[in-house]
Amino acid sequence: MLSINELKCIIFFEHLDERELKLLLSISRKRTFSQGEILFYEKEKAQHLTMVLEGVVKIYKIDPKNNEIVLHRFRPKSLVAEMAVFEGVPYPASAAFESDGSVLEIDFDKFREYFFANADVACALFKSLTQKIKYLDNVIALNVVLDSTARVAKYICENDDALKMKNNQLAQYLHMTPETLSRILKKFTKLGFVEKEDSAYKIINEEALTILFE
Amino acid sequence: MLSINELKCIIFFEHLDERELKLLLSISRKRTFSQGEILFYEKEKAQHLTMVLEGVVKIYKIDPKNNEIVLHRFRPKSLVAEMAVFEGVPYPASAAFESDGSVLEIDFDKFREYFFANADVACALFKSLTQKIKYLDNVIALNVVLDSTARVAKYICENDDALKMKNNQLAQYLHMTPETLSRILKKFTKLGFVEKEDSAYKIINEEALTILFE
DNA sequence: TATCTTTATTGATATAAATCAACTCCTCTG
DNA sequence: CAGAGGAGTTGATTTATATCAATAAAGATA
Repeated sequence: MLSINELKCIIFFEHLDERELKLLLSISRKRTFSQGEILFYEKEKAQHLTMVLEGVVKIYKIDPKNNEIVLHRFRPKSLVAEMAVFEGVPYPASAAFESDGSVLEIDFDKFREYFFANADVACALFKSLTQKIKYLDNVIALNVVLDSTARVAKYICENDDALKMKNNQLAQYLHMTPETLSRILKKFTKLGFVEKEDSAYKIINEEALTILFE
Repeated sequence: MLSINELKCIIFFEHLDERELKLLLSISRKRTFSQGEILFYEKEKAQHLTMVLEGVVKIYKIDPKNNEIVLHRFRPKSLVAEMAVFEGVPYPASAAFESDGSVLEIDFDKFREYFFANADVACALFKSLTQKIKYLDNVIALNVVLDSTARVAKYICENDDALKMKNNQLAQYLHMTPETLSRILKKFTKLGFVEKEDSAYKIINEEALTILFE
């Protein structure tokens, strides 16, 4: 069971008073998940307002060749798929836990009734929605606009942890095959943009890489 | 100059009273554009909350080969790129008028100050933001997830006007070359999914087409 | 340390779609 | 009605990336 004190630490609810937190708790329920478990499937009806409390949730679509296209990974204290709940439409993508974790499921109709008039809550919801627009825009900027080479360049420049991942995993994040990624990194090495240092690549010419995707 | 009566017809503002409409008018300004004119460029700083009043505005990105990738076309009474204004980030895409038209530019800081507490306005903003998430999701579903054949199938099933357009234009909408589109339509004809009837294609087996993208 | 297993690299080939080029068919204009 | 120009079609070629297959390197296990 979730305590009021835990709720209080969540930025979404930081402005709620004791009474409101109790109310919120009464319309919510915590559910735990193991790694790999599905939170919801694409096209399912959206049931509750859902917030990740612990663990990492990946949001993904499946293409006709059965490739997973990951749109985003959510970390704790994020609302997930509130769009589908607000609009009463089916989930546009699936969600699965990449680690053990838990979510808070909030009864949306009651939440709307009790909390929508609260300006702070409204503001937090705006923030959450605009954040999601940014994530989706980023998916488009990466996957629709750029080719594989530019995609790698952009991703390794903008994500410090990219080159710390296993090649395999990075390839999946970038929506390309490990072979393609390997070839592109080899090309970047030849061009002197990156360097291999005890089995991990390192950027040594960020400006050059930047030119590739801008 | 825009009149209060015109403002009143806009769904966003339908719940505002006379005094509020006057206030809104005092922090806004109407600007007219000719076909082809740019409303804003990608990476420009977002200045005002912008609403299309007349005409069609296309939102697009340019890929490295100089292809235009149109993310959405906005018709009158829609807010454009409010995410960028809310977040104070540069526009994530460019916007241009596809016809003559006009926009209402609203001073965002004042708008926030005066109108954010209004529940009806907040609700309309939610609606507008979730709408945008849907548009972007659709771009991803079409362009990242599906290949050309499935893309054509989906688009002609879901957009009645698709087959009324010039082939050339449809190809641009679908982000592929006219040659590719022509070949795909020929394939659909051979399969008996569509038919050419005095120089325009017509769907005759929608179920079969649906299978291609689901 | 030797061996097993997973991950990464490399090369060869296949595939989807773009590009280039030629041709056909409308449609409009004078 | 002729013919000019644009739009659509078709074929040949190129390009980017996936796929398949073989090998190499790295890490794990005994």
